Amino acid sequence: MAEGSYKQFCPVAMAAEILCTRWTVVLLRELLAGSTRFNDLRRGVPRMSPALLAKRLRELQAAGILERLPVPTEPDVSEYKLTPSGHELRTVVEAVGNWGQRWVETKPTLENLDPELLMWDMHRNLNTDPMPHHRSTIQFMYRELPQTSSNWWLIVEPGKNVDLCSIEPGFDVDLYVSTDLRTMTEIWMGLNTVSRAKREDRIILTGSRELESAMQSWLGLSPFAKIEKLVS
Amino acid sequence: MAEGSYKQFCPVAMAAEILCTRWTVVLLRELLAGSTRFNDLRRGVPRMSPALLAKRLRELQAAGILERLPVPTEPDVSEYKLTPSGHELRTVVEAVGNWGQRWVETKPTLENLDPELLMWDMHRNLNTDPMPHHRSTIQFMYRELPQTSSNWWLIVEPGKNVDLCSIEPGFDVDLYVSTDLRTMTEIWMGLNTVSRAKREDRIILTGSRELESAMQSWLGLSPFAKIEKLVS
DNA sequence: CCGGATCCGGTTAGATACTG
DNA sequence: CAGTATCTAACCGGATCCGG
Repeated sequence: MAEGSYKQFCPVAMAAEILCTRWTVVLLRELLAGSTRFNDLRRGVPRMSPALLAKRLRELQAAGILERLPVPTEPDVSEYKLTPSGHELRTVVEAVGNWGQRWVETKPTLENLDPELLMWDMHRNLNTDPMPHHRSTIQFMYRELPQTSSNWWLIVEPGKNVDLCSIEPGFDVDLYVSTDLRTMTEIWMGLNTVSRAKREDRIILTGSRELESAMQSWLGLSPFAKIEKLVS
Repeated sequence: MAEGSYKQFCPVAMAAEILCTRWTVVLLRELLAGSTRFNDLRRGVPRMSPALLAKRLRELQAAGILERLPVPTEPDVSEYKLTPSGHELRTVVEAVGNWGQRWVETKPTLENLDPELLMWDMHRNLNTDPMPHHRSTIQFMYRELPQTSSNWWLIVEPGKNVDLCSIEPGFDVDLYVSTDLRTMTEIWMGLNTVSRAKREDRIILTGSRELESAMQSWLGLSPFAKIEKLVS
């Protein structure tokens, strides 16, 4: 830890030595969102190399921010869990995200579209309360994308975790969502709404009327969607 | 900006691209504390190379966080001033500092003692209200340090900025503070108090009784001194 | 499949010196 | 005062490979 030190006793500097290295805050966001296993974390930070991910996880353990716990029932599997100190970093990550939503321009943001990341976030934040009390399957179709990444399925069973598939799950589809990745990302980020996108024919919903009319409410948005944007 | 991108539309990632590079948060702390000129900023981040400082200042301008304004009355002098977007980063820097004060161990922190940084912070946060209504000169003596950095003077004139000198200013000294750098830093950080250090003979005050008895109140502490520490 | 380790080329940062 | 220039060391990205 003597390496890379700012050599300042100020708490901002001491914390920044740990937190403000490449990928660390993005990784913490993924841990705070609930991912615990190495390959789940990789899905949340897909452009981070596994070597650097492993290094950061070791550093965060050394800093007392997370613990590595072997899973007794599954050999060779470990879970990375935040300590109390790590959970308190939520205030830091939220402050960073709130500022980003308010002040980072949308144009560069929307140059970083990624269907897997979007679907991964959506499946985690989906709100099952306003949905039917039986299993629902929703198919998303991003028709401008190559076949390998254009079709996604969310399988929602009340009381269970939402499942995300990128290959046909075999169930009947209750609602088809046909749109483009940019529009869906804008809605997720709170920069657009389902109803406005429908009016402008940027999104087409086919199937269950019940699921269609409630989409804006069961679609969990980004945790920062409610923050007012102050720049273009 | 395409370089070094995390390629994530998430506001946390977009903001982290700008904020979570080396020295940036520490530099923002210094800007938020009020420094505006290149060499004042250097005093607040003394271990940062001027080349990197200049580069970061350019990046922060490009991100809309600060503006460079030439001073009309003084040629060849510019001031770096935070924009509204930059001022809102106070929440981020405070969140980082609060977490650091609570969760970073004191031992590594107190290995980064620096008399110039401490005096620079103290002179900026000093509270003149409980001081006499005439000019006061206070001499700090860190006797374990080499001569070049052991003696410091604060010159306080009501209604004016506090001056910091590292060479004898020529005024009569109203209060002598004889201590060691670690003790003074602990007091500044809220880990110790003037009265406890006096009882333990780690600080000796000589001169004006009025200045001596009010020291804990005119001595402005670190903005994070009030945050409860949760680790050793 | 899960959880990494290894290697190599490119980028970034630190140290010091220097300039208008 | 306000920065550049230059050289070296550390860090990072991307690909591949490995052991259970």
